Amino acid sequence: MVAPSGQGRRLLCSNIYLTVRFVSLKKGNMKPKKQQTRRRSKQAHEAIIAATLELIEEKGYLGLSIEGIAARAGVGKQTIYRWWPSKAALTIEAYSQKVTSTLQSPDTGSLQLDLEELLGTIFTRIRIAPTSKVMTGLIAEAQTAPDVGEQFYTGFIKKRRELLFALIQKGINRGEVPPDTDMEIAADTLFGPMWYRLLLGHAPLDQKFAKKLVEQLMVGLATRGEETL
Amino acid sequence: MVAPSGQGRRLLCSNIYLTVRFVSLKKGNMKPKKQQTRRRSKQAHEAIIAATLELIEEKGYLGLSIEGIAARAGVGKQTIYRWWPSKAALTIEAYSQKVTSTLQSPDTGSLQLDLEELLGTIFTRIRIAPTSKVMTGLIAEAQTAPDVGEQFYTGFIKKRRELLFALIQKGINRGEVPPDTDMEIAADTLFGPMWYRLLLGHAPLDQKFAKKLVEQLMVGLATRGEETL
Amino acid sequence: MVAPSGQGRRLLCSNIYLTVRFVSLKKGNMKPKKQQTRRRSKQAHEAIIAATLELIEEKGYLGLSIEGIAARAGVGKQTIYRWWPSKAALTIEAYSQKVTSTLQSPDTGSLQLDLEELLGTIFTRIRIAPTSKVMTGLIAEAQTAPDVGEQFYTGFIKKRRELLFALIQKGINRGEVPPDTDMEIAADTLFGPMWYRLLLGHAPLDQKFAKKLVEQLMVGLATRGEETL
Amino acid sequence: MVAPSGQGRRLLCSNIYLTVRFVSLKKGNMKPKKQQTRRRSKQAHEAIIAATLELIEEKGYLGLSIEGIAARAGVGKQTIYRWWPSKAALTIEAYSQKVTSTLQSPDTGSLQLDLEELLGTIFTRIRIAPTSKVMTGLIAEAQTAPDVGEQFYTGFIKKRRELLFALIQKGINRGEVPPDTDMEIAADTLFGPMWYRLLLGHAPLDQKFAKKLVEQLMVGLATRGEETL
DNA sequence: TGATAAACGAGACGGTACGTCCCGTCTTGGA
DNA sequence: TCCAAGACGGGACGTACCGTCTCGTTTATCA
Repeated sequence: MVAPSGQGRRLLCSNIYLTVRFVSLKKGNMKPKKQQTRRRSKQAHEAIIAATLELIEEKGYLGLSIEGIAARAGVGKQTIYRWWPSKAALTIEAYSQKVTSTLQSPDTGSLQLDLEELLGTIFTRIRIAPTSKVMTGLIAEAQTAPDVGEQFYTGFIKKRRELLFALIQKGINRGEVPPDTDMEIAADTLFGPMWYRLLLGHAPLDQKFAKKLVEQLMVGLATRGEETL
Repeated sequence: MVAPSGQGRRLLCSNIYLTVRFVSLKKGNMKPKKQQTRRRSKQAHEAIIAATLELIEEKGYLGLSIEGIAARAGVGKQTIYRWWPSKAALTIEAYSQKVTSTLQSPDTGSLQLDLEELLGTIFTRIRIAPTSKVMTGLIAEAQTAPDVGEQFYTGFIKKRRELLFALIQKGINRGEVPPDTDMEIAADTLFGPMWYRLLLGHAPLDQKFAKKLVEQLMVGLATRGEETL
Repeated sequence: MVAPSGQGRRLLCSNIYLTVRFVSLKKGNMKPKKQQTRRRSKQAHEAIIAATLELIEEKGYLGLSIEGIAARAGVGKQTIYRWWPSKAALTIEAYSQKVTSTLQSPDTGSLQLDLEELLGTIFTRIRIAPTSKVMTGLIAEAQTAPDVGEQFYTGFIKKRRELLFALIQKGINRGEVPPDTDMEIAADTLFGPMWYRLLLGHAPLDQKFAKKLVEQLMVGLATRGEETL
Repeated sequence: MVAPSGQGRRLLCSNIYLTVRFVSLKKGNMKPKKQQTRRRSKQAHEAIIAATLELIEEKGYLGLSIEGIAARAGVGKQTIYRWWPSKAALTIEAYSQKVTSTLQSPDTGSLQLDLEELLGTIFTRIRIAPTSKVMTGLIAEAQTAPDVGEQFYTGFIKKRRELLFALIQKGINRGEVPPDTDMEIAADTLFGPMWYRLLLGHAPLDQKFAKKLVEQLMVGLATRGEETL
């Protein structure tokens, strides 16, 4: 019978509790070992994330303020500043939790269909009301604060690109596209127009557009091999 | 002894200043005649535009403030608010004057080469230091203020797209691409990846990239015609 | 014939307007003359002073905060910071308006009685609830901020001392005390014990104490003359 | 069956800690019987007092903060709050240790000379840089927190007054002043002006001033007796 | 002499207020 | 009528401390 968690093992012997803690015996044991102190409060953390999402929904990313989040979460401002350097970083965490996690890799057996499905899903998700504004707000801030850019890239962009790379790799394995396909450019070709339309709003992010982009890419990739001859 | 400044003549007569203003004597003189009043000051206008450009250069678009512009230009804040609805509008005017005006249409005789030259030139210009940040700042604000979006589109985006359309049209006329080519999608395919790289900075906006994009587009367009058969 | 200020006189002489402005001729006349701009708002000023007095009454000097005053007065914080460097300065203005203005010089014909009356009145006023705490609060801040000290001295202390000096001078004129009386020390001898009791609260500020202090001072002054012999 | 947290026995078995906790079985089992445990740390106490004195020297009483003291002393904030109710109490302890202890009673054989020496010594000590500010800071806080007032009075004021009383008593015994001399008022007359000048800084706390005050007091006391006749 | 509970260092927490920066509007007097 | 100057009510910034509250880790009694 083993008790879980933190403190060691707890064994119930009739009416006596034994808390057994194994102390490591290694030589390097005696090092100064920075003292353990009070840990980050999970409650506060969650309340802050929740308040952030709520307020973005209500007022948009631009209307977001640390002060407002603190008030809504019932938290001191310092508690926010302690853990996040900026409202951008906070937003990224709040959103990456919410948005990207559930994105799945399609598997139709055909690269073209896979790509269409992936792009279609992403289009559908990203054009939902507050999301698009959050994205553009973050992008704008990323221009000024380089760390925001990095976090945004790793939090949102990278995952999508890697999903894409995996699909293309499968296509290469199946012989649908040449093995020396430049995946980076492929990604830019598919996602670039998406952001472009999202940001400028001059044309819709619909399934038709997704299909067109994929089609054009596929032709480009296929032909590229021949041209090299 | 003549007092300097302003309008009319100032004469010092012992201890009395007389400001004498000669009123034009022409025929229509005395009638009610809606009074002509002071017009927009060209000086102020120019000082404001200049200060805006300077401050963007110094502090970036995000660090820009109406208050700062007014102070730098030696102008009252009201004078700015009188003529521009927002710092975005002001920035757009300041930049469109500076950036787009000089963009020229290439004419090599070949659509592919034309496109490569056009895209290359645009890449070169847009990646210069403050410009890219201005663009992304404006894009971000455009998400919140719809009028900014419109002005940005007509001020910066539209011209480039129209230049592109003209080139493609020439290509169609020459028979290089099918006559039913979807130019909108072509534009999104070329400019989208540019903005994408510009905003995220994950890869450079170089000539090689321009060439690749054009190549892919050309293949796509060419093949599309065949497919329809 | 005096012209009303501002615009000067305008005379229509057939078709010529003459704007005649009378200018004073004193030597320093030609200086650049800083442009007139929007003046301090009397309303805001008064609201701030009133709010300060209210809040001191409610929460004491220590409980006073710029933020609170601004909120109560319905005024931006900046408006306060624009005109007063600290809550001490603000308090001094608010109180000096309220407290010192009405203090009158007694005139009984006898220095001893005059002094008793003056000191008695001051005692009565200063021991009223919030006043004493305001005074001590200001004194404490004066130790850190030298300008507060100066303002406090000129706003509160000086006037009382000067009243005292005037009374003593009349006593000298009447021959009640020697003409070379050291008034500074006399003032310290009367007011010092007052502040001491006020601040420490170990004994009351009553009429009996006032009488004692005056009595002792009078004897000291009288005898001093003789001793010198 | 849940074990109550917190108590139990800890046994070190080679490299294993066993915390064995007996769960009470009988009703009136382990009577309350407060166990003696770890006492106040002398080290921490001293470090805190030292840090307090240092920081007062550096930043003045107003610039003092519990947080700062804790950091400087290398001590947790709680350790300070455990032993002192406020920074005032802490300061009083720190200073009373440093200041008052060494004050000695003069004994010249003459009351007047004794008083001059006592007052002169006190003047010299109290006008040293941070001390005066500490005193006024404490006085100010005393107005708000009554316990601070008491502590301040017993810690600083009382001792000096008692020294004075003892000297006067000796003077009475020697017949230098009448036996019904009001010592309280005498103390207020000597120390009041001192605090007054200290707090307002309008005149120096020098030996001349001490001499004057004593002189005046002596005359006042002497004459008072006669007047009563 | 060994366990144990209070004291300890560290510092996170919900708060209050600070003094600053700008916002967009309003007011003044000069041109 | 426009302009510069800048005061105004307001909102948010990021910082400094407040006094309370966990965390494990000592360490001084007393069983």
